[in-house]
Amino acid sequence: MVRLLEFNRSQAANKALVLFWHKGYQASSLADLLAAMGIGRSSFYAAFTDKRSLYIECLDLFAARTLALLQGARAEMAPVDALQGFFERNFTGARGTRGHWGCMLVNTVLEMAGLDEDLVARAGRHLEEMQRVFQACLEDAGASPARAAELAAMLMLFNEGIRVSSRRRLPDAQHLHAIATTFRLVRHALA
Amino acid sequence: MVRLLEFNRSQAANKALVLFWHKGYQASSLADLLAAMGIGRSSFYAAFTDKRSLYIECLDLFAARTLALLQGARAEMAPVDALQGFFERNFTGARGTRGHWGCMLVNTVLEMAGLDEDLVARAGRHLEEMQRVFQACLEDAGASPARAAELAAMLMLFNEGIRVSSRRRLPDAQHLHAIATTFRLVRHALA
DNA sequence: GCCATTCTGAACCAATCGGTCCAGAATGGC
DNA sequence: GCCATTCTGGACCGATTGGTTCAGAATGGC
Repeated sequence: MVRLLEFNRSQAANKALVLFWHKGYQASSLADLLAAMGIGRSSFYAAFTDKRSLYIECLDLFAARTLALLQGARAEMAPVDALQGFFERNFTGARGTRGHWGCMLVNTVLEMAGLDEDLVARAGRHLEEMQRVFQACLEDAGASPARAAELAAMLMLFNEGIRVSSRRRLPDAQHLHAIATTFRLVRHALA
Repeated sequence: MVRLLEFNRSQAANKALVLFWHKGYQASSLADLLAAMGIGRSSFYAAFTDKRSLYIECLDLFAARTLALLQGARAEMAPVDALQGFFERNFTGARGTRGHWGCMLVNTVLEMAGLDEDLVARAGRHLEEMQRVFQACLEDAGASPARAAELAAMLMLFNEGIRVSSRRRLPDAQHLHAIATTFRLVRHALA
């Protein structure tokens, strides 16, 4: 027989991703996950091995999508605009509360530090990949490799900071202001 | 009878603080806490009501100590040096792994977001208090209130970022470099 | 040394955790 | 319509969760 539920599987993984994203690993119980995914226990274990494996799958999925978002913007905008837009998009438009869930990679680093260093390392590698894209954008904007690397590291730190800050229920305007200030600085450093 | 274990209580709270700090709330089980504190179950509930109350006590204790550290530095150094030293001290000297536990306030915001908004708000208030001290230091250094507020917000974002970053097992030199770069910028903005 | 008070180790509790198992429903090939 | 294969609801498992209870040890006052 051909696989029946390939589509359902990825749909279920998406539901799980959303739950993991804003409740974290530990606080998302099997029961929560099953309810959100709309599947039974045995189907779950047949399709995803176990909870931790599913989390890894969701983490990688999240990273791939975030990266795709970044690369997409990079393809159609000026490099620095793409970077700034990447940060701003979480706080503008009808994105609802999604912006306030922070970044699943950052959430993972903090939740799993001291508990599961393999997960931390995996999230860390994804963050490094993002940082390399930051750097590539800055080089596109005319910065020397060394300069671009330094600014990219600064932007990653800014990213980590604003993802924490965005979970504190502060007004969006505050974050947008911080983004504007930071990018004024970045553009000045590139001029 | 006079209270017997007032000293033991605060000593036990300290042990709990350390555990909560680097393992988080959810992952610190009662059994872990009791073992770390070296007390029995009934003594625990007699002295601390319950796990969540103890966590709040530890959170407030952590905030008070961090603030005292900051104010202490402010009293004996030039204001911007005090700020810079406050960040650097986590990555220099024989502080061991403590610097890699991040900041309990930041950890709390990320772990409890979406789970216990009261705890997030409490940690947030402590962070705001820190930010006000940042601002006071910057005003001491001659910045206008508006300018100082803007820079303090930026420094808080930097703080949140570096506390995440410090849990990623990256080399200390990288953090120290980021701190140096940031404070070069701050000093430049104040000049 | 006795007693009232305070403290505590350990047994106990219901609830929940992540994970296994299997009988029976659903499915596709023929 | 029948059979082999695949899928799944729900019962079940031992372990662990945070929290309660209480008998008896430790303590201080006298």
